[in-house]
Amino acid sequence: MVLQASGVMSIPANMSVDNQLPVSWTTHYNCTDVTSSYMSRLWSQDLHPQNWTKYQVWEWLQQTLDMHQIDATSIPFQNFDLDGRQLCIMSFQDFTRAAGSVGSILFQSLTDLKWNGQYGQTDMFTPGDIKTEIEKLFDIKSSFQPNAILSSPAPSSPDPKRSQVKRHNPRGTHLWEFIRDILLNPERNPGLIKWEDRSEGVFRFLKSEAVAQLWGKKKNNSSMTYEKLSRAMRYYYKREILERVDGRRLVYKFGRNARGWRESEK
DNA sequence: ATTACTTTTCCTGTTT
DNA sequence: AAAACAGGAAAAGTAA
Repeated sequence: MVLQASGVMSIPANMSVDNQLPVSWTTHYNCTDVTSSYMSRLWSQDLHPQNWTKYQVWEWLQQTLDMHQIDATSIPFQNFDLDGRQLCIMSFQDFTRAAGSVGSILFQSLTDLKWNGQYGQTDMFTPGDIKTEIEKLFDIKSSFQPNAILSSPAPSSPDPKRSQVKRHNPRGTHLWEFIRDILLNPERNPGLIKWEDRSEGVFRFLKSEAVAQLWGKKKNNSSMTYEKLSRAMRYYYKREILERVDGRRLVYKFGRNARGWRESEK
């Protein structure tokens, strides 16, 4: 199942051992004419975005966001789990789909790099524009199919007006949420966990090992046990997701930082 | 090949 | 004695 290090796109050996690669796009400040021409020759070959590894794409992302003072958490990085070849066949629209309004900045950055080997030639993002772009971040809608980019480089837009999902955390299966959701679905809870005090958020494991198995199933880990699950539960005390209930075995209580378990806020 | 954060694994000791 | 509880440590995952 491990696809790591598959030679889908082979990288020249001299590239992987070259220690100056990571800062290639920052070296332009102190290039002399001689090195400049040398660099441009290098650029057209080894350093062209087309030949970036996934890690180099990752670095470019960090650099570019940082350069524009954009919070890295604003965009879904998983949409850029790509190597240079894949990155370079993305259209402007693909960037927009993958990173919302930040996509245009990234697209511009990449375009500059592809044509000039550095930034600044066609700087359409003045400070004023940057501010505008950052402001736009607040109403970014982010719901994409992670595979969409890979499978269709420049598809006709299936949804021109993007989505309306605003929560940046659509996932959310932490252990305590998993436990909570079992409690909240009595019909699908075959006596695994039971409310001890519904309004106080106190509950008790009835079949501790069965719950552990179910948790393991969700995490694709068949060796999960209550012993290990409970260790994770104990870590929640410090974070006040759970409160301690001592003296009563298999009994826990939701804390101030646990959300969505009350009848009212459900 | 990064960081922050959460969970898993293992372990030693204590309590019920 | 058996099952839980307690946490320390560190490895392993995971998302951004």
